Amino acid sequence: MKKMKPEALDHVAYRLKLLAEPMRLKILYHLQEGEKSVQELVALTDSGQANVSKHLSMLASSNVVGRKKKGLHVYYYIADKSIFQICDLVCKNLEQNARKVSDVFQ
Amino acid sequence: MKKMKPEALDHVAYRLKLLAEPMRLKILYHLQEGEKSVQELVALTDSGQANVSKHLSMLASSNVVGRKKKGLHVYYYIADKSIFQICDLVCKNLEQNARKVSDVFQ
DNA sequence: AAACTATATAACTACTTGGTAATATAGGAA
DNA sequence: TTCCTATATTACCAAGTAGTTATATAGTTT
Repeated sequence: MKKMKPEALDHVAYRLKLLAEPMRLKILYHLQEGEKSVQELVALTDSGQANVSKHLSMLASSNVVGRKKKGLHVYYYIADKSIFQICDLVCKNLEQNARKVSDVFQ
Repeated sequence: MKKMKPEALDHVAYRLKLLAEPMRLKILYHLQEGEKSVQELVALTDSGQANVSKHLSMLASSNVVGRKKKGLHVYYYIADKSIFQICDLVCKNLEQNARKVSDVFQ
């Protein structure tokens, strides 16, 4: 980040914003175990079909996921696996911070 | 992420949302070179004082930055350096993706 | 004390966005 | 063909939020 051009910050912010949404994270979480159709994701996330479709469209527009049409169904899959590195890193750091706090109380 | 509890996703999303804001990223970017007072950040980010204060409050609430009062001035500093790992990772991945696209055109 | 400066906060506006309902589109089945 | 199913899209609403203005608070200076 030190030698990063300030203009790049907007791109980083946009990518982060894409991931900074519980429902989208949930979708990506489920796509981790393999490609899934929209209706499968609707069932897994317990959300509405239109909502899931919209989130998938956003993720697809940024090439985070890809689409594959098979008959009536459309299957989505992870196209950019780097998002999991990001999530894991955030998760690891949050855990470390929380551990520091809990250690204060032994 | 594979063996992550789904409940953790909300926490991850919240942390990402905190970083997914151009102005906050800009503030963090400038804090990288050392602690800065609010007015210094106002000048560096070319934003209003109230706005900078609000963003700093948000970042401080999540212990991403810390506060240090010296007389009239309040100095903020990076309290959780892991945020730079996250930004660097996102940046690196975005760059790789862009390079793949540009390589298509030689 | 009064005047000044730095920061925080509250109230407000404008914009964005997640969710939903309704509709459109497209493909398969009868 | 008509009917049904899966997905995408549109329109809308409600909630959230970034930015600004005005005000409050706290510390400094005179």
